[in-house]
Order: sequence, then C-alpha cells, then structure tokens
Amino acid sequence: MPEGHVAHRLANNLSKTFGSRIVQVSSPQGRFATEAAELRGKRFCEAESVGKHLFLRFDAQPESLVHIHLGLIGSLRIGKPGETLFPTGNQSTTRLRIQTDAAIAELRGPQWCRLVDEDVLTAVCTDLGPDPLRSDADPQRAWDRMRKTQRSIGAVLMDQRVFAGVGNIFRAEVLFRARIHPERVASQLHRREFDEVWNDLVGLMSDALVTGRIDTIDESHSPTAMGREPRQDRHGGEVYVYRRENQPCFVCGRPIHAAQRDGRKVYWCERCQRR
DNA sequence: AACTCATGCGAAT
DNA sequence: TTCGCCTGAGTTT
Repeated sequence: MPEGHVAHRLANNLSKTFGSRIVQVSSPQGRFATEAAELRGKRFCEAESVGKHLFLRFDAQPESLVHIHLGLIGSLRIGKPGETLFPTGNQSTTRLRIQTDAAIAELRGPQWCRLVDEDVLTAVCTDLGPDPLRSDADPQRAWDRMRKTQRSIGAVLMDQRVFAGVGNIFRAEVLFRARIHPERVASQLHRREFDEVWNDLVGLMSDALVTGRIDTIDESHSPTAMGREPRQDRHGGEVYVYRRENQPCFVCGRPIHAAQRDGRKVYWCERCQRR
C-alpha cells in the first residue's frame, strides 16, 4: 500500500533486478493474461515512477509499456525464485508475475495494471503536480494552484494534481510537523509555511524512499527522549498522529483527533495545530 | 465465519 | 457524496 516513496522504491528495485534482461511474464490470476502473452520473452528495459504511478518499459518489436497503480490495497514484491513472496496469499490472486532464473516479482490487487502507449505516460505526467521525490519537481506549480482554491490544506495535500505522491500518512504528518491544522484554507498559507511544508515533504519522503518506512518523529520527541516504548504502525515506522486517534499527542499530551474527510480519515492535534 | 478497515482513485448518483 | 473495486490483516460474532 503505497504513497509515492513505494512506487519510487519499486521502480529502482525493478530496474536493478530486471533491467536489460529477458524476462518471463505471466498472469496466474488471469486478468492480465493476454497482455502477459504479448510481453513473453521480451527484454525488460527499465521501470519509471512519477507520483504513485509505476511504468515498466519492455524492449523490442514492438516496444511495450505497462502502467501500474497499486491503489489502496495493491502490493508488488520482489524476491528470489522459490521464495514465498506472499506467505498467506493464494497464487491465483497474482495479477502479474515477472521472472528470470535469478529473480521473481509478483503483483497483487493493483488498481491498474494495463498496457498503454507513450501518450498515457505523457498525460499522467502533465496531470500530476510536482513530485517531492523528483529532482525535476517545480514547487511553484503547487503554490500557484494553492493560491486560487477555497479548499482546505488537508484536502489539497491529497490532490495528486497539486502534490504528486503524497498520501494520507504524509498529509497527516507533514501538517502536524508544521503545526498547521488540516482545515486551514490552503490559499491562506503564508509562503514561508508552504516552503516549510514542501521542504519537509522532500525530506520525509526521501528518507522513506531510502528506508522503506515512514518515520516522522523528531529527535526531541523520540521514544528515548520522551521515556516511552518505541511503537511501529503497520507501515513500519513511527509517526506523530496518523492512526493515533484518542492516543496522547507526543508533544502536548492531549488526545489526537480524527475525522472523515472526502472518504479518508484525517488525524491531527487540536492543540498543537492552529487553524 | 463474518465483518471492518486500509499508504487510492474513478465512475455513478 | 457515495459506491465499487482489488486483497490481506485484524476484529468481532
């Protein structure tokens, strides 16, 4: 289950594992079987990521492009042949399998896994806002969009046309760290607050890209500094507010709030984050 | 065994 | 604004 760092990690890992190699492609689950047949025996060229989107490029007559989006529940794992990538899962749920003698990758439950042409990749890129994980990102585009919206900063951070790759965890955490209430109208942020949010996204997401987990707690509030037990959420990291409803804030001790907004749960500290 | 929820998104209402 | 989809983990019957 992915925010942008997962897509970028997968792209790096897939390129390293399968790059320039002839691969076997199949679809045990069947939904990608026709396409897998077209890809069989082709050379895996490289994987690219933008926001939460993943593109796999296959070489030679004709060139093929696979567009993958994991959605809420999809996952893609890479390992060695014979290794059990999904310990509890059923083989017949594997939408896409890529393998060589040395490695295997399996994809389950993706929102999208489809063959596309180059125009789709271009369209996806132009529709997305700047991606904090890409060095070519232009944060000014996000700022310009924020200036002319009536929506809350909490809603805007989840809008991929404004910030590509940001999801529910980074939204909650970056707003807590900047002490900004998620209901604050986005257009009323000061430029210095926007810069702080953007720079923090770059830092947090880059760390997550390296470690494969989301850790957002400052040294000064670390378990050691605060004399509490380290705690990890399912995503594997330690955070201030995400999924900590009713638990004490690590900074002020008051219970963390949560509410449903646009179909997703938002988490914040009413005392630490000012409206 | 059944039910709920989840790092998401687009179509239908 | 709600609904549907895809799968797995955790919780409740």
